[in-house]
Amino acid sequence: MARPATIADVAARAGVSPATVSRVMNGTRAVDQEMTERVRAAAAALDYSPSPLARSLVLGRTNTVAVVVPDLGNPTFHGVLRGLSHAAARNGYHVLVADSAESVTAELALAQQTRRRCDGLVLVAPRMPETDLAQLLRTLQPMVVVNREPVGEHASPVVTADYRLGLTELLELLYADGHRSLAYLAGAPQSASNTRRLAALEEFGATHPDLAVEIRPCGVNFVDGHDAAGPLVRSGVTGVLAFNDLVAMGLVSALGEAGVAVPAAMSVVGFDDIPFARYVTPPLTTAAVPVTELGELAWQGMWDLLSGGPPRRTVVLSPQVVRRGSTGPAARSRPETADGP
Amino acid sequence: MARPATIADVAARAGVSPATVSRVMNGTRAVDQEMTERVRAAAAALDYSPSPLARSLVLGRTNTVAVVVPDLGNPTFHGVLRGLSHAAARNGYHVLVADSAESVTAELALAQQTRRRCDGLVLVAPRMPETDLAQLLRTLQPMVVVNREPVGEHASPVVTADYRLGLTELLELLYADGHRSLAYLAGAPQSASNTRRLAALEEFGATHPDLAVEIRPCGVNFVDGHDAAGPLVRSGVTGVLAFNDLVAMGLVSALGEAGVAVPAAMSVVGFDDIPFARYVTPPLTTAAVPVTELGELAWQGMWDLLSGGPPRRTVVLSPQVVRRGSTGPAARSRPETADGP
DNA sequence: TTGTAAGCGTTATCAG
DNA sequence: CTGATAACGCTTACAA
Repeated sequence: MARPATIADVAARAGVSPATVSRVMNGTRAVDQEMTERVRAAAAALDYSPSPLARSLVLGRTNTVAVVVPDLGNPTFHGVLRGLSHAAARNGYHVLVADSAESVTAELALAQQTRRRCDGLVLVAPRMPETDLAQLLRTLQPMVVVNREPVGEHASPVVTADYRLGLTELLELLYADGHRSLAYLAGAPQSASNTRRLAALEEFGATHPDLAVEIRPCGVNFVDGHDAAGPLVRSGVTGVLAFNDLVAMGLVSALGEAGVAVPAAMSVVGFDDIPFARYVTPPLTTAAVPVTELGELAWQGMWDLLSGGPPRRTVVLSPQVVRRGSTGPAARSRPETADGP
Repeated sequence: MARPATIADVAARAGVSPATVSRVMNGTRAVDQEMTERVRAAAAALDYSPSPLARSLVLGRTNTVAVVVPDLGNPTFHGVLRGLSHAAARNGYHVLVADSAESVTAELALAQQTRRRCDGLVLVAPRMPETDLAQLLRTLQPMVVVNREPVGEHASPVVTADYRLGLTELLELLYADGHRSLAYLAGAPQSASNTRRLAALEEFGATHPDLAVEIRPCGVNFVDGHDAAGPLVRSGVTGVLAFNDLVAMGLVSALGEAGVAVPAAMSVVGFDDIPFARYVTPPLTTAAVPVTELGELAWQGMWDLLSGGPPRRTVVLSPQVVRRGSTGPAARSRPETADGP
């Protein structure tokens, strides 16, 4: 309630100059033993601690980084935030978090605003237009980009998972199980990771002419997957690659309601390996994205920058395919014949 | 990269005093039309925006609140953070998030540190010792406490869910289904919400002499629930109240592996209604804690305080019992006889 | 070793 | 309506 003690208060009580107090608090320079103790005592008595604000202003350093994510509700960003927050704390840094609430238009301004209160910015913005991103990259350094690779030259470390590789390995898994007719449930078209997945699809298709993969616009949430079930069953595919685990779980759930057995009649794979993927029924086959590690590496990149460290580098983490119960050998007959004679 | 423009730069370019620039930027006072435009032009040309740091120092206000949570990985705190972050943003406030990584010892220092960079503190610390909490309440105002009710006098709004009521209603649900022999899987003994649940147990037991509830130390995670299955089956109870959904899901999973049918042989209820509770098999009967709303209300309380507003108040949200597939009528025979003749 | 004073970038007071 | 000037609380030359 009472106004916090200032350096002047401590100085007065200890009978020394503010400069001396500062030197004692920071161990900047040697200070006479007896004076040091007087200052310590005074500081303790007044419950003094230096104002981070004032320090930041004069030092030009806040010991805080901004993290901008599209949606705090998404387990992926959530994991990144956690990894980052822990790693930053280990270096004495604080985290200012901003949630753009999926609003692509507000994201630019939000990033700029947030950045000004901090020493750096970690940006997770899978759907931000490339030109906006380029602008931020030019003006908001030091900056680290997570989960997308900006085009063109820039000075920022990039930390991302290899979505293309992940999807390729899922395709291989399904292909090896005999699936030759698949569907891909696409996420947001502009999203970076969706683009990478599509690239994987194209490449894999080119080298496997006997495989048919139809691409269906879908979404990123449970309900999107749920709603996709009907058309999918009618389409006669034997396996589905969902954009992410949420979509996959929605789909599996809807298939269950429709009496389509997973994986007997239809195989389903997700992406991300969110914490609950292993607990649904059947447990989800998916490509695990190491989100916590992503966050830790993002901090690592930021820390390098802040310490005026080594040249930028790009870190690409490989998703780990984990085979669980939602996939199996391709069904002999088409799913819609399940209720046939 | 270049040093950001300062108010002095803008003033020089526009041929006015810094004070005038400040007035234009803040609309604090009427400024001559022509001057205003000159300032605007200069500011735009130099890409100037006022330093939040300097403003904070002179205004004594950072437009930032600190949120301390025990674990960003927990869906509950996660939801609170999301609700809070959105609500704060609507009032132009930023959120500094600190994760104490479950370390009860570090929590006190963390809260103090974090608080100093902000205008207020939202504390989610279910296991912090009461004396520490009291100290923070005394020294770190304005402050809002989430999900526990501090003892004694204090000036802080409290926002919490009624864990006692929630568990009582779950008990009623099971009792109405004929269960007379139950087990409660306890969470962290020191935790505030665990204490409230125990109170519910005691009260309900007093008014229902024909009901037996055994209390078993357990934990708060999936594995804890999983590990609890064995002893539980042998104990012969017909229903289990898990500390939370995670524990319940672990238990259900282990019961499935052990061939104990849920809910036919054993009913299980969770607590919280985390996003995936409805998607597991069988879907979990649980008491839904409105976490997002908790976060929003926490901000509301903080905002009141920051605006020098009305007297403190305590908000208690009622969990909503949602009946799903993991509960049913009490089994006639004891579970361990499931494999009997 | 210690103190004095300037300055970090802004806003608010107070004359003009 | 505008411009000096003094804070805000701290660190850091520079001087003693």
